[in-house]
Amino acid sequence: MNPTASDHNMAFISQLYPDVYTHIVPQGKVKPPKRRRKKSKRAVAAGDGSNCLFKKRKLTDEQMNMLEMSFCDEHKLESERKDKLAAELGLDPRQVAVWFQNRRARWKNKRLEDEYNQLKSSHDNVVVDKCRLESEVLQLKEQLFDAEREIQRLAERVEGGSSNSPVSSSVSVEHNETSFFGDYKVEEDGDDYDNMVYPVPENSYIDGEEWMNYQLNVIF
DNA sequence: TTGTGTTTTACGACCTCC
DNA sequence: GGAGGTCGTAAAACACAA
Repeated sequence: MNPTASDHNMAFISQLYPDVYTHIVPQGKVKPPKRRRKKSKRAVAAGDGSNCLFKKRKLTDEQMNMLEMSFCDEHKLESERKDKLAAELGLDPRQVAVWFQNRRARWKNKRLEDEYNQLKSSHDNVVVDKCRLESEVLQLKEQLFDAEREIQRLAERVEGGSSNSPVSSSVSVEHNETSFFGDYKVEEDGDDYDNMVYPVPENSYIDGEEWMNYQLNVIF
């Protein structure tokens, strides 16, 4: 086995920070890895991999805090800052770089999650709005239907009272016909009420109640 | 204690920029 | 071509229920 300069540095660091790195004393029998992967350059440099000098170890709270503070300042890591941080924390510059890479990845995931939640909540609001508007439309259709029925009832009463009165001729409702509804044919089940509306003049906006009144005015 | 899911550390492959 | 980025993933470390 031929340790690299980096490995010597790591060995030195592991003496200074024994709780950061675990020095693996070469053993006759080493627990096999759970999953196979290509040998890393470090493992290759260290020999056959089974004698790899260092075991992955969590960073200390202090190191983590310093790295977090540094990450808050700037998400990117210039080599000067990397070396400085590594020296301050007693870490390999490569470790600092990797930590920043992973931290950026976590930050990105968090940001995506936040964006997703924001979009989801605004989507939910739109769905609620849609339901509200749909129920308002239903209510208005019901009102319109009732009004039409009332009109028809009145018209029939007028016609029945005096067959030659001017009122009846102006309304011009005949039994057995649906001409009262203009060109719109209404089936018995009322399905065609969906289409039984009079167009509102172009470029004019009216709310539900105004629209209702407008429809009644057109009918009369 | 152990099985299992999650988080953290580390790396290889690939890409971009200077 | 090298430095440093992202992305995907292996594997160690850790948390926790059963």
